Amino acid sequence: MTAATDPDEQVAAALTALRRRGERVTGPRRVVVEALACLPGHPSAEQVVAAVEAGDSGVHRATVYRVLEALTALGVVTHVHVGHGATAYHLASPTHLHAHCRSCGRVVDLPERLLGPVRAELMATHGFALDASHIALSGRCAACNQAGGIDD
Amino acid sequence: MTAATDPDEQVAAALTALRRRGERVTGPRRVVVEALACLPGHPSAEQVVAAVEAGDSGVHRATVYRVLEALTALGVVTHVHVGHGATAYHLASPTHLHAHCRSCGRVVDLPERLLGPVRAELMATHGFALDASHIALSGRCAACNQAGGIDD
DNA sequence: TTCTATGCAAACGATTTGCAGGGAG
DNA sequence: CTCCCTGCAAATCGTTTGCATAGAA
Repeated sequence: MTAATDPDEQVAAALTALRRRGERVTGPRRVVVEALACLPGHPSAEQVVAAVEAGDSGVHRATVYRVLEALTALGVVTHVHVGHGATAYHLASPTHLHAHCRSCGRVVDLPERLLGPVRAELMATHGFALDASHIALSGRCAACNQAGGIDD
Repeated sequence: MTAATDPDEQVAAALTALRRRGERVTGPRRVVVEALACLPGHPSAEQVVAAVEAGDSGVHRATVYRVLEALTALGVVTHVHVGHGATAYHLASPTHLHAHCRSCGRVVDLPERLLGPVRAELMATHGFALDASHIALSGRCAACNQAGGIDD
């Protein structure tokens, strides 16, 4: 369910998008994009840092944060706020929603249309423009729901 | 829209709930509960700290955090995760949803039923138990939507 | 060459923790 | 009287910033 494209393709697309906007394609940026393409699911900044430091590219912590910020501003990267947890990043892809299990911490992707009616109603009743993909819904996934336990 | 009850009543109810559960009602706890009852909207821990320090009760920062945590565990206090911003606290009241304007930062309350259908669908399709009130939906309120500007 | 991005280290804000004393029940 | 709660100070966590330099275009 995580974007059907393969990693290399995603990286190429992201870098191309960068160039098209007249942005510099540097080593660190490439490294971060590759990390995002390869890491499963929705990694936190810290996880990206870890992945980057694993490959001995010499890219610094602070740079990872700056790159994530820059790429987000450029629309190449998207981030989701995950309740109690750290912000999650991923390469921009067809918009989708996120749900976060407060027990196991996993983030699952959901089709955007799920909140379509809610967006419409919010706009009609409050003039509130909902950005549904920017935050993750909270709850417990099927597995954890059954297993019991508590968190968050 | 913030619970129709008056502050004193809310405080009394909260403290009673504490006692009923065999929990201690201490000075600091009272102070924090009063702050929550009086502060408008959905204050952050930091705002509660500020309010508490304003009244010269001598209650310490760390204590405010610990009290908020304890009362949350007891169900007397509820917190909402607000995207980019700090966690927001309020005295437990009939469940409702929250939406956060990423431009002006205001948190608005919404009726719980808004996400009823979504909860049902999530449960049916993914077995995911949605806790709709635990995170704030993100977007831009009517005013900011019109005024322009960007954030988050 | 020009100007932005990077590395490094230090600053930072928010939240948490260890410890010993104080107050609630 | 017994424990839990609290104050204090210091530690921790995640993230950001100032500055001089390296590197992309």
